[in-house]
Amino acid sequence: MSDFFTQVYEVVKQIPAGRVTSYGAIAKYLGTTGSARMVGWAMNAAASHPEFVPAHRVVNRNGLLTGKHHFDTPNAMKELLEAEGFEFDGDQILNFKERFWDPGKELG
DNA sequence: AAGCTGACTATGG
DNA sequence: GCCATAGCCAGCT
Repeated sequence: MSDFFTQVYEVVKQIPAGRVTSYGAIAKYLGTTGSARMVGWAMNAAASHPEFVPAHRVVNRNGLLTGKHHFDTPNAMKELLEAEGFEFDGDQILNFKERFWDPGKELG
């Protein structure tokens, strides 16, 4: 397991409930700007991570639940977010801009 | 071993 | 504002 995955998990675990961030934001925070795909891949690997990683709080830059199909059920991601107070238009998070949590800004 | 794939994003037409 | 292209790079076939 590379440090990259671990770092991604550490950041994701810092995301407060009711907030979301994007793959790109995490990638940028870790200094791997442009490798947003790797963050997504890390989320895929997060399923086998011993600790809980709120992967549902990580969406694409548009606030769209592109990763929903990687959860147990296609609806799991949306339900988890709705439980945290999010509202949706289909798979699109409403008020995404207000809900956005930037690790580079929040963590320094 | 070589090529394809993908939970992304930025850019240009 | 939508579609096509191009970087990105680790894992899988």
